[in-house]
Amino acid sequence: MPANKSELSHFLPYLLNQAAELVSRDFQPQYKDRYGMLRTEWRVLFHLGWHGGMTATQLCEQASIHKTKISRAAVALEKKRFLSRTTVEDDRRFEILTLTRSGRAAFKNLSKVAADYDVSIEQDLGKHDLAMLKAMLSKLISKRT
Amino acid sequence: MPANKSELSHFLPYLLNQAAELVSRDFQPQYKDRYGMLRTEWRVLFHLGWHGGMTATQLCEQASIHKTKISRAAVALEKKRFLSRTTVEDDRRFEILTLTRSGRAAFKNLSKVAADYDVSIEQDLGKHDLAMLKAMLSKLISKRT
DNA sequence: GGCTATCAGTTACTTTTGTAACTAACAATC
DNA sequence: GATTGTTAGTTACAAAAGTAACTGATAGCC
Repeated sequence: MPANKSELSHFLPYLLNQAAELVSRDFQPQYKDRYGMLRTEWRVLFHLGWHGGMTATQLCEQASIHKTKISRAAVALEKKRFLSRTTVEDDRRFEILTLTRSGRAAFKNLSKVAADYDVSIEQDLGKHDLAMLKAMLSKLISKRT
Repeated sequence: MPANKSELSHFLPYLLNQAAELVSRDFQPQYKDRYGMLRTEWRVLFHLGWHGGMTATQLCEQASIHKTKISRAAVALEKKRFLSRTTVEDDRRFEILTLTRSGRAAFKNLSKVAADYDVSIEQDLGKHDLAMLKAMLSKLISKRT
């Protein structure tokens, strides 16, 4: 057993993993029960909701999601009529993925739910600490992407 | 598209997911290439390394890992001779999982690697912000576990 | 003691993910 | 304008994770 048993001695990959798993499990029912979505589908929906239409490759890079996962999530979201594809005429290899009207509605709806979830976390951490945590995570993501 | 496009507007489950995936991908080679471990195996090894021997159920609760994942990770770590089981004689349903000598060696080794990884993150975030991030994650985990 | 309920842990089966090979479209070189 | 190389995205196959049913052990109750 290590000398310093404090939680603070834990390493980042370990802490991040555990926190993400914990929060994911809490949050999962929100998109799963309401829309039958998987985790990747929800992430794709959110990314497109925030940043607007883009190709699968752009999504892949920006959101750090593997391209096969995106490919499958796109098919699933298309089936749910949340997403549509437009082939770029100049280079027909590219397809722009865009949220449909109902996709945007689902995004809006889930954003509200996510905001509520954040509020529940705020109850545990306090406003300041949650803001801090989010800022640090954003910084980490932007540095490592 | 939302009014506030700043990264800071993102929700916690989303940020946490992306950050965890990013860091996991970076860190994976360390345990995979050296010891042929999976993510869950590494997490179990670390948890036992820090907190000492315990039953699968305790591990399950403390580390937020599903019991079937723990069951399978225990088998794998046992095969690698990193872990041994002792049935509790008073109640033979319980098995204490303990790291072996070589399990502790692997833990020590990987701790060093994890610490180095944390240093590389420190380069991106700065000492203060990394410490802050870890503190917030620890707090979140302890509140929600 | 025998019956039922509960708990620890594993296993069978299904779903999801990861890897690597593939198709289709374009670009570049000759 | 054919050939080779590269890029976007999909698909086939293999590995991992989730779910639910199971085994074996204990506890409680009659």
